[in-house]
Amino acid sequence: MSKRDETRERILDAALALFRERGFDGTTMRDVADAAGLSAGAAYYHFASKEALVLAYYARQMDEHEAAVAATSEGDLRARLAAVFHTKLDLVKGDRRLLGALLRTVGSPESDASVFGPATRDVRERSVALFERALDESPERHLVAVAFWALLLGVLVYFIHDDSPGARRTRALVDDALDLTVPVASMAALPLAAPLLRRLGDALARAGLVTPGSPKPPRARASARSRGRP
Amino acid sequence: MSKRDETRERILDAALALFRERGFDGTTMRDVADAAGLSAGAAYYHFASKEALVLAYYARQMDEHEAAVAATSEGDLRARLAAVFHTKLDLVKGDRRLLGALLRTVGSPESDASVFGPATRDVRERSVALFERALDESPERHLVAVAFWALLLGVLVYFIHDDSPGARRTRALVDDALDLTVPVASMAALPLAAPLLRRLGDALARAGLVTPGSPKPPRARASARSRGRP
DNA sequence: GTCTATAAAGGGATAGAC
DNA sequence: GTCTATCCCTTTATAGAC
Repeated sequence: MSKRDETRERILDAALALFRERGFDGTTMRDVADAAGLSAGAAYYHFASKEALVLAYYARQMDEHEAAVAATSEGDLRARLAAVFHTKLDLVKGDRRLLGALLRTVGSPESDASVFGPATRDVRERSVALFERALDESPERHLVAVAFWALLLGVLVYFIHDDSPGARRTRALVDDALDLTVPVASMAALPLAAPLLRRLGDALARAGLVTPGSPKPPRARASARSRGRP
Repeated sequence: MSKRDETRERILDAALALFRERGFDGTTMRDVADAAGLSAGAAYYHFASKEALVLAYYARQMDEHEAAVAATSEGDLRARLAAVFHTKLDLVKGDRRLLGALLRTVGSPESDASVFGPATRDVRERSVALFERALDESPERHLVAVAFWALLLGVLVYFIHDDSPGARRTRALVDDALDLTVPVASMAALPLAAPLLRRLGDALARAGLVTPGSPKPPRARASARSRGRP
């Protein structure tokens, strides 16, 4: 590992520890720099802004989420989807305020420190891919995966505001949501659903929310993609 | 109108004009105060924070949205729902960056300057009520209204990131979404849907996202309400 | 009680030296 | 790559005027 990466990690580790301890707003860049053993200016050399630290957290989370899901025993569709949701909640358990800081970046589309910005497209696609894998051979995999990914986003927003002990409410919400949606997702196989799905797919493709016209997307990420809407 | 309110309006008007012109971050409280003809400290006497100005914009928007919807000719269900969506988009047309600033507050649950916080519950309920009115005598009005309200939130997030001329994409998204959802909402009348709706209602009530067990809510707002989750 | 001006603290971000 | 010094901003504290 290069010295550059070592320093970056040291700063990020220090930052996340402090964010968890005192919250995002309660932590200054000077605090972070001190804890990492360098000056504020040096920290800014490695991270363009305080929010960039949160985006780095986001990317690191993705690595850990993939690992956690991979370590999961397979089970049926419902179990596989539940695993994606609950491993994510396990990972963010103590990070409500950190997630809140991440969510703020949604409101700054033009900044490159945005969760929905081009800089983090890869992370978003990896998240959708986790659901695609859980959906396995389901019809309209990609479409349904995007829907579940959107559901995960909603769940995380709920989680940020959830102060019940152990985020019990959020856990219950996930289970309820799966009870209601997994049967619907399974019905996507019925021939009756085909025209509706096609219309839904067309609409989402028009909106740029889904990569258009790929009924069975290949393993490789980011093939032909024309538009940059998140 | 008291002098207090006059000053508040003067500050808010100046702030919104500047936010629209230079963006939220590009505008300082000194700029706002100068434009309103007073000092920065004085502006803080009236608005606790810069974000409080955006929340005031939020509340004002709600007034205008109600008026705009009321001025709409009735039409069928689909037309009435479309009116709620499109009048909102008309209102926020030039305010993408302002909306972005508003969205940021979602990430700070503990602050009272949060769109999902207790301070703005009234505004949220009025927004849901607009949909309830459009749904008129539909079964499970409240439940379906909350769903459409959530859809509106999603549309607004999309709008913030939509740089197509005249937000054409967002308009198209709304129409597509209505084409797909209105028939589903109508099916709520079928007896077949009853058990599913009951389960959905229970789940949302458990999550505190819906006021539990009121099949035909009265005209008046905010009756018995036990839990404060947004 | 309502409002305003002034001053200063404290933090994010940058410039330029080393 | 890292540091120091510095700018500009939000926000708070204070002191008083209408």
